[in-house]
Parts: sequence; structure tokens; C-alpha cells
Amino acid sequence: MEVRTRLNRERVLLAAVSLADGEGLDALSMRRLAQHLGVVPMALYKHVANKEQLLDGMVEVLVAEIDPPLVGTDWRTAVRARVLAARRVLRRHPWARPVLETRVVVTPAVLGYLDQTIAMFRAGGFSDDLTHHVMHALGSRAWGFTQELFDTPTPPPEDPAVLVALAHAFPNVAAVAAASSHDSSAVDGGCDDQAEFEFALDLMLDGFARMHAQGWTSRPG
Amino acid sequence: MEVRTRLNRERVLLAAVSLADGEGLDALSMRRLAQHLGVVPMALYKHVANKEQLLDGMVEVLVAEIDPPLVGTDWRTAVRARVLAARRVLRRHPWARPVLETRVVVTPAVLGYLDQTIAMFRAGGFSDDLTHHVMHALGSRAWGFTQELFDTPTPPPEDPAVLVALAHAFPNVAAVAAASSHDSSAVDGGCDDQAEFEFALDLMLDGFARMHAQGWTSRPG
DNA sequence: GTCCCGAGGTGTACTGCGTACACCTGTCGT
DNA sequence: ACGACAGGTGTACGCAGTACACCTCGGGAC
Repeated sequence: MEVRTRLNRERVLLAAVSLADGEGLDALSMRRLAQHLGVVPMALYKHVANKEQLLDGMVEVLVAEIDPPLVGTDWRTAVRARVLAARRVLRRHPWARPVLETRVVVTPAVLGYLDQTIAMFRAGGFSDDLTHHVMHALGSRAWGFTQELFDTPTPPPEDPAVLVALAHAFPNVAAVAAASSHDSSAVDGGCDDQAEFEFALDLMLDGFARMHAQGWTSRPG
Repeated sequence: MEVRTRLNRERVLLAAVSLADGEGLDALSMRRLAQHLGVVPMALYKHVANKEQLLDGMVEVLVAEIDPPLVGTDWRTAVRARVLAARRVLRRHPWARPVLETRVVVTPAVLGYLDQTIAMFRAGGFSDDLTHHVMHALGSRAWGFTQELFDTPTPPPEDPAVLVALAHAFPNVAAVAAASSHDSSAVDGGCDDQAEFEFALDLMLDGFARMHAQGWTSRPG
């Protein structure tokens, strides 16, 4: 179509991100990506080794979008802000979660992010031992997402009779679901993801603070 | 080969589980599954609607393997035991985590599991409100797994020079990794997944207990 | 005993995927 | 002016999931 500037790794990665943003992860095939770039599929392989490395590269782009760490605050504020910053990025790019979940090699960009997060705990006086456990406990929450029990929160069935039957078969689920839809923060019977996320995050941060204060050690001698 | 008994949904699901157990999730294609059953691929579609529902069915099989809930104990013991029971099942079936992560509809089997777990909190006197938040906070941990930051714990590079360079570039990661490999519970420089899991689980259960004791409510009025 | 009907198994075919491999082409250092 | 080589091309292969038309039995109704 237009004047086709030379391809390069960055152009490929940005196009991939934009395609995944716009049309979803399923639409991101090497073929479709090439088409978007006005190029033949195999041309991409001159810039990324394979699809796996394309996805790795997309994660690089992602990480670069996360706001830089706060400086000059206590560990808790810093960690909380950083995690929520990561979360904002992930929410802008819905494809990011499944992609992160399936990464298998740790790229330097990812290592850099982890390093900065770890640095916050260490700067806050956490022992390396405790920091290690704490990072594991955070798990994917350090990226700003949680694996929910299920993605779609039980699409309400058309037939009210079905709903009644469900409520009968699973009374506890029903009761709790009812409680959550009375919640003021919820929009329409669903629940507020952000509030749930922060609830759990603060729960963990509280726990971390307490253990830190008590001089916790993995060797309970 | 042998006398081919009639196919049915259960035989298909069990064969799928066994194939995934033995050869990994990647090897589980409709074609290969059919082959294992001595049948043509399209025959499977008489018993499951499509691959997605095959995977849903495999989760049913999984859930059925989880030990039944303890009765007559406090909520904390019951929840802890149940989650660890789920974890044992998941560890027997490495394919289960990625499959659970990608499920999109909630089948009755899954709802049943959730219902039982929710019941434990409610029986322990948790408000429906708190129970709701607590279940979200548990997230995938209720299934006995956590999304780790990355799967393979940084395969140690052959070249020691690379390792030194990495340690230089990411000093905090390096320090914490070093601390974890001194840990007695770790085997060979890696870290003990089970210990990390229980650490985080107990952290959350502690938090839950504290909030419950304080009569926590989502309306901080 | 005959017949038919429907559940269950078959065969063929389509689209789309990732990517190997051989090839062409335009640019730049000499 | 030329050769090398980075970057774009074309063709092809194997594997996926699955639509659709077909065949084949085994068992109930008469």
C-alpha cells in the first residue's frame, strides 16, 4: 500500500502488540501479523526466531510500559504502587495474562522487573530469605494479576428455573454470590475485580510486614 | 487390536487423561486420542461436542480425584487439608494447571468443589461478604496451584561468565537466589515448591483468621 | 422372522496454523 | 563495477480442529 519502510524487530513487536490489543490473542498468528505489516509470513522469521520469541518480545514491550519504581518511600508503598502499575498495564493489554502464564524462559526485561521488585523488599530491610519466600507468595500478583477460579463469573442463565436449580444444588455458592451482588462497589451483580485484587494484595502485604517485624526465618530453630 | 468395546463419554475422558498424563498436554490432540482408542478422529465427536468440552470433562475426572472434605474440624484445618488435597491431585496431573487456567465455563463438577470450599468458611462463621473476598484472594490457590513468576527457575547457564554477568546486572535477584539455595529444604539450588506453597497458603489463612476475628466488613463504615 | 431406525463409527475434505528450505533482490563497502 | 549478505519471497509439508455425508449394526415393534 504505502511506502514500506524496512522491517525490524521493534516494528514487528509493536505490530504484534497492536494486533493482539485490537483483535485478541487468537487473532495473532504469524500469517495475520505479516499481512498487517504488508509482508509475507516468512519475512517475520528474519526478525524473530519463532512465535515463542515473538511473544517474549511482546512481554518486553509490556514491561517497558510499567511506571518506574517510586523512590524514597517505604517498601510497602513502593511495592504496592509498582504492583498496581503493572496491573494497569496488564489491563490495557488483555492478551498479556495468558502470554505471561505461558512464558517459559526468563528474558532480561522480566528479570529486570523482578530485580527492581526484589530490591524494594531488601531496601526495606527484609532478609534475603524472607524476600525469597515473599516473592513466591506474591507469584503472579507481582504482575498485577491473579488466576481467578474461573474467568467468566457464571454467566447468568436465561432460564430462571435453571438458576433456581443451581442455587439449590450449590447453596453456598449462591449465598456468597448473593452477598457480593449487594456490595455497593459492584456494578451489576458481578464483583469489583480491582477491589478484590487490592484486598488480596493488602492481605499479603500485611502478612509480609508482620513477618518482617517478627524477624521471621525459614529455619524455625 | 483387541475386542473393541463400545466407546462412551467416560472411556473417552479417561483415555484423554491417561494420554495427557503419559505424553503431555501437547500430545493430546483429537487425532492422537482417537488413535489411542483405536478409532477414527470424528468418532470422538459423538461423545464430546468439541475439544473444549473434552478438556472440561477431563477437569471433572480431576475433581473426582480430590479427597472428600474433612468433617468435624475447624474451618482452617478443613480448608488447609482440602487445598493440599487438591494440590496432590494437580501434581499427579501436570497438564491440569494449564487446562484449569484456560477453562472458561464453570461446570457443575467445579461448582461442586467451590461450593464445598465455600461451605467450610461459612461453617466457620465467616460472613458471606468476607467469604466472598476470601475466595477471591485464594484464587487459583484453592486448586492447589500458584501462578509462579516463571516456570523454569532460570536454568543455570553453562558458561559461568554468563552467570557472573547476570549476577552483576540483576544483583537483587542474584542475592535472593543465593539465599534460597542455602535453604536446607531445597534440593539442588532450586527451591521447595511445596514449602513455598504452604508458606503462602498459611499466610493467607492467618490473614483470613485475623479479619474474621475482627468482624471485617467490605463496607468500612 | 422381518423391518426399520437411530446411535455410533467412517471417509473425505476444508481451512488455518507454524515454519523449513531454496530462491531472488536491492544496498552498501570496497 | 562488483560481490556479499541482509532482508523479503514462494512453495510446500505436516498437523491441528472439525463440518458433512455416508455406512453399519443391534435391538425393539409388528
